[in-house]
Amino acid sequence: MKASHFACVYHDLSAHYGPRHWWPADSPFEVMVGAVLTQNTSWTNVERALQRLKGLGPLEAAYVATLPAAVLADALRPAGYFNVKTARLQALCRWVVEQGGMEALHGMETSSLRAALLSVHGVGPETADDIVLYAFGRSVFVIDAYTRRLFARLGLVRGDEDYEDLRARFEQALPQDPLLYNEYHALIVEHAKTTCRARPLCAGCVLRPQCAAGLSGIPSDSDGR
DNA sequence: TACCAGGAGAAAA
DNA sequence: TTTTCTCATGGT
Repeated sequence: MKASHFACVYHDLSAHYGPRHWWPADSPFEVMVGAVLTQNTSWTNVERALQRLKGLGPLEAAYVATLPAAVLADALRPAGYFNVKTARLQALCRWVVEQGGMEALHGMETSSLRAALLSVHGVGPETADDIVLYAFGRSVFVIDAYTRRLFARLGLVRGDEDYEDLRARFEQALPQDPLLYNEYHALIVEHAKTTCRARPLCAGCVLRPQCAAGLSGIPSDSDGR
């Protein structure tokens, strides 16, 4: 796979949707909470849970860590899997407190931060990378179901690759730029959410012959299901 | 009514 | 080591 494929898809998505300014959160800690709550869940349900959680008190790790499980679970109910997510969010909050708070985490080197996050109960590769990229602004590319689906339909990946393998392929093909990774992933998510199909690939794109053969642009997220 | 959605951990094979 | 199961709400 050529690096130009990745750049081309990015430019086309960017030209079509414009800047996304992601992730929707008021603080790095809110990004962390959202990353856990959005596991296998649509964002609209996560927003409801976040509002209920904010209604309980300050959205800070030290505070959320003190909430009784039953209270936390009730707040998280709209996001689904509320018992599972209660345990995961509690584990994450306690870990943040143990590390010395968000300021201490900001001082950690990227690979150490990522490895530490992965050691927290309920934080897998995608959740860790959401946090590392969107809460801490580090250049780590997030591989989610949307990314696999879109790039598999473009024929650029199989889609069933190991998470770390796929992440390495994106990071090797793109400049190490957290703002680019932020925008790119946000654009992929936006593309997945929209029903618009008018997405011609840019002039000179190496994918154009493939597009002419049937793709006629970046495939809709709902294509092929 | 049935199916699906931005995952992760535990249990089973 | 790999595969399967479980967790749960809300939208279509």
